[in-house]
Amino acid sequence: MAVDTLETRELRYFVAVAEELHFGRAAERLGMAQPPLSRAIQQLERRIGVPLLERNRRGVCLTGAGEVLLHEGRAALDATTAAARRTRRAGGADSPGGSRNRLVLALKAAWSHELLQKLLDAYAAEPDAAEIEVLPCGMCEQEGMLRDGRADVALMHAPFNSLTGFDSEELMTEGQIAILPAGHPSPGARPCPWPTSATSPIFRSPAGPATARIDPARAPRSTTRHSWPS
Amino acid sequence: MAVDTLETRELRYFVAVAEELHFGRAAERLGMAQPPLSRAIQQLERRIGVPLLERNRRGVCLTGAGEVLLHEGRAALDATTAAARRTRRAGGADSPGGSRNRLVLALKAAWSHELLQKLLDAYAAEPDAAEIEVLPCGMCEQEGMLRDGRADVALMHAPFNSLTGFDSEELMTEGQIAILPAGHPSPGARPCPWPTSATSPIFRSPAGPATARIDPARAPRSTTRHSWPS
DNA sequence: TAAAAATACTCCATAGGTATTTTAT
DNA sequence: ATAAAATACCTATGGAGTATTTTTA
Repeated sequence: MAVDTLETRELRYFVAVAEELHFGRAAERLGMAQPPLSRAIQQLERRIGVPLLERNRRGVCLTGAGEVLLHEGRAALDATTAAARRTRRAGGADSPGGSRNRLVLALKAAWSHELLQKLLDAYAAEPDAAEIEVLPCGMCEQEGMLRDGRADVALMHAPFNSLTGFDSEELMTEGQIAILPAGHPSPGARPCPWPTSATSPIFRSPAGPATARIDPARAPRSTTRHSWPS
Repeated sequence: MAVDTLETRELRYFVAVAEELHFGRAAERLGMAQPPLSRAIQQLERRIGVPLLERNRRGVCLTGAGEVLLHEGRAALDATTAAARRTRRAGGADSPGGSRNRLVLALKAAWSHELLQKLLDAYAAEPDAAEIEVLPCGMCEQEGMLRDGRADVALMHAPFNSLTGFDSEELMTEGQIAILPAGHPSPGARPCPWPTSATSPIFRSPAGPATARIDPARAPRSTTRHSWPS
């Protein structure tokens, strides 16, 4: 096999070992025996031509190249499972009515209900609107869900979430609220310069623009025509 | 195998068929016989549970799900080969002196030499600068090179190139030059409003900000410490 | 010496090849 | 009638299991 080709299986194996830093535990996690895993990693190292792991007394640690493969391999695995999931969705698999064009919107549970309703209504009015499935999730799960294809779109808060690798559109800019202890030196109800003092305990409630992120690989599909379910 | 897992081999096969729209030619391109390719695609369709191709009299055409898999599959294949290439580079494979941290800069041949020199000098002065290999290429090849790992960084012109999926940094904003036919009604040497007229033939020479694109998956590595080769 | 990875060997699942049949125009 | 894909059948590569040995802290 060519030196710049990796099988999904090899990536899965390597990522497991790189995360566990232990062949035995990684094999257990993968539901296989340790020897074939050791062999697979050796073959991988031989084929791509660089050492990925340093074997020590207790366990294993990553080389520089190993760290690169851990990062890039995770991204590649995500892209691969995203391909499978989005293909199944586009084919209407695991969908109630077998509906063909369905977009999954990853939404953190606390999202404003009125705002969501307005957004969905506005979107539904578009001529080529797809069916939207709202998938509630924790606010730190959205990025992973977009990357591995569990979701297609998300409503997020910049600059708290990393937008790297996504198409995004700014929907709105929310005001910031400062919650101060009673008796704080700042003037009570009036707008105040930000921050008032570096030593004051300050909470920032949802701030920054709310942002819709659309997976770039998915984006072209939105040009196809679909109708909102009646 | 799980329904949301794809093997690299399956993706390669499907993309070949989807591009050729002909099993025989796809098989030839893949260096294999037609029957095993037909079988592999059938197995793929059965496992993910949706039809990808419609078989006609002369050749084949894609279903909606097939189009999704073509797009997403290409991205996944690119990510996979990028993982292999960047890992090899990080390990010092196919490198003259076996140098460990080398970044490949995809550069279109016509890039200004002085500007490049300044950029490289400035970068080399940074404490954790990597070795830069300049890889000349056509201006339409840069995106693909970043996506499949042949390159790590590129100098591009926004808004002509799509930045989707990359980290980018704006380096500079270049002025625009209008080249007009002699005797054009516009005032000769003075700045003029843009555009002067919708009917005038106008060429825009390199315009918009010059932009450095860094592959997000690669970006974390730049925090490791390296020295410029003396 | 004890825990972990590597080696030796065996087996079988499956990827791939050849020959042939079916299908649709 | 013909071009293209599907089917039938066979082979063999290599992925995975068990038992064992080597390594090193």
